[in-house]
Amino acid sequence: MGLNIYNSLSRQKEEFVPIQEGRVSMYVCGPTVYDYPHIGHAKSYVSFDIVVRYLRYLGYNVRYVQNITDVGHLLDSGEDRILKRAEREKVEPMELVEKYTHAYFQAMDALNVMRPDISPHAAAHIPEQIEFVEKLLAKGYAYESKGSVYFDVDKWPNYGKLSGRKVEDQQAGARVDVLDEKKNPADFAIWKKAEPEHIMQWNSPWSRGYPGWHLECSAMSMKYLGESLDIHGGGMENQFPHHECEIAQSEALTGKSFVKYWMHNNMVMVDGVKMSKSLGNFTTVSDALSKFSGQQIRFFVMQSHYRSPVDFSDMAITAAGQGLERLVQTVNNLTSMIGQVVDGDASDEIKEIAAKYRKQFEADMNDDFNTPNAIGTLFDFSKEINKRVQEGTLETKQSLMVLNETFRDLSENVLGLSFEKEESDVEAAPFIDLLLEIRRELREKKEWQLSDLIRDEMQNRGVLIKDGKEKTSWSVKK
RNA sequence: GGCGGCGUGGCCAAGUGGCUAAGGCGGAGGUCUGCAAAAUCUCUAUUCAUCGGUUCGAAUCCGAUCGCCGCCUCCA
Repeated sequence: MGLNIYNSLSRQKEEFVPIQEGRVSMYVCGPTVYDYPHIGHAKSYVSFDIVVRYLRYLGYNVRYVQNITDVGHLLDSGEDRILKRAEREKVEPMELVEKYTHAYFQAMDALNVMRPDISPHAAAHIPEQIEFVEKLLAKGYAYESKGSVYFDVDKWPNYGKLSGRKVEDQQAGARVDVLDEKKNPADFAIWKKAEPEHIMQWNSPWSRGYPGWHLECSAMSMKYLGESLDIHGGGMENQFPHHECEIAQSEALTGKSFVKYWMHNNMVMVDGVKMSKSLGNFTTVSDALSKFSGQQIRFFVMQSHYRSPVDFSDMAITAAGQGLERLVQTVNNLTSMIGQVVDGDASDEIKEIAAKYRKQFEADMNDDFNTPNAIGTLFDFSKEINKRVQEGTLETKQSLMVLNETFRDLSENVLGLSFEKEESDVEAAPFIDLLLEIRRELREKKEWQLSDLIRDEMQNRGVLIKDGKEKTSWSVKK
């Protein structure tokens, strides 16, 4: 069975067949960089990171584009998010953008999220967006009104196909005041005339102004990925209106299908309600990183499915971290044994075991990136390995290496976990070995008090001591 | 008002018609150990919000009820 992806457009799982064989074009809505990223962003971008990693694991040549929104994203009040925040922090808008773009990438790096191949900024693509508006006007799908340009929803009968909504069912002005310059309240801005106090503005044929928020994703995805893309991802809350508007303006422009597979990830909840900037109930990634490792947060996110909401709490992350430790231990167990066994071919039985778990893992992932199941498979695999390590039935170096490579390929390359030791740990290794040698002599003399003191103090410093039958080994606890 | 989703053990979480309802955390006990830790083994849901229905067979499909959540032009 090949890869199946749940397509929001058809509301069912579909077999994944890229437009062009062997290649995948993928676009994910990136953050509006006006504040620090929070755990909600972590879930979203970790989820899509896994999509990219798995597609690459399957051998696809993936081009992954994720935008940085630095203009045009308005608040209910009509103010630009970036401008408002810049005013508050008393910095230039672009200074603010720079600061939070850095913070975003820093957080994503800590979570081991791969950088997109292209991270285009909306403000750096104003000419492309103006051209987009011009073409829509020429085709009659948009109209100018008082210096702004709106997409004419009435001209586009498919409007609502993604979100399953009908324009007439919506409560106009439910949240935002209706502008009388629009023909239909559902029409959305693709170019906005700037108020004088709005600093971020550009010349256009209609007014000095700025592009509508929905436009950037269409313009930039087309520029870098072509008129039709394989996968477009984003948060569920963006399905309507953002993605609906993207489809409308893009397909109106090209007359072609814009996106083959729409993927939407669910929200992070706190005590049953959505974690969001506006509710103020968010934990930033850097706050979380002061208590937990990036890997632990990542593991927590992957333990639920990307289309399910997940409730965030310290307890839940701690529990996830405990589970993760078992996988880390498994790799430690394997690597510490490699030096102790003889050279020789891997047994067929071991090769079969490795192949069996790899196959199961792939089956899990093929089912719409079911990471909770894939992790379950890793735990089963881990148990099987630990059992054999303990029984001492892994007799050759190559047997160990087959298991080690398979286990690490799946957990590191696909799930993005990392079992590499920190550089500082490697530097400390000779000293740790020295301490253990001293402790060994103390234990031989049965000086338990002193040997236990060494063990406890090392543990307090994050080094875990394990006394085996033959020898003592250690690992770093994160 | 419209559209969509969810409710599975003490906690988290897979499973969407058919072997004994994955897995993790937590808990109990055993093995190993000088004692620990780690690992490992065993146990920890006759039952899937409730009530009906369809079916040889339902956590899974249908209907109703209760509870919760998201979106309806701000948010990943």
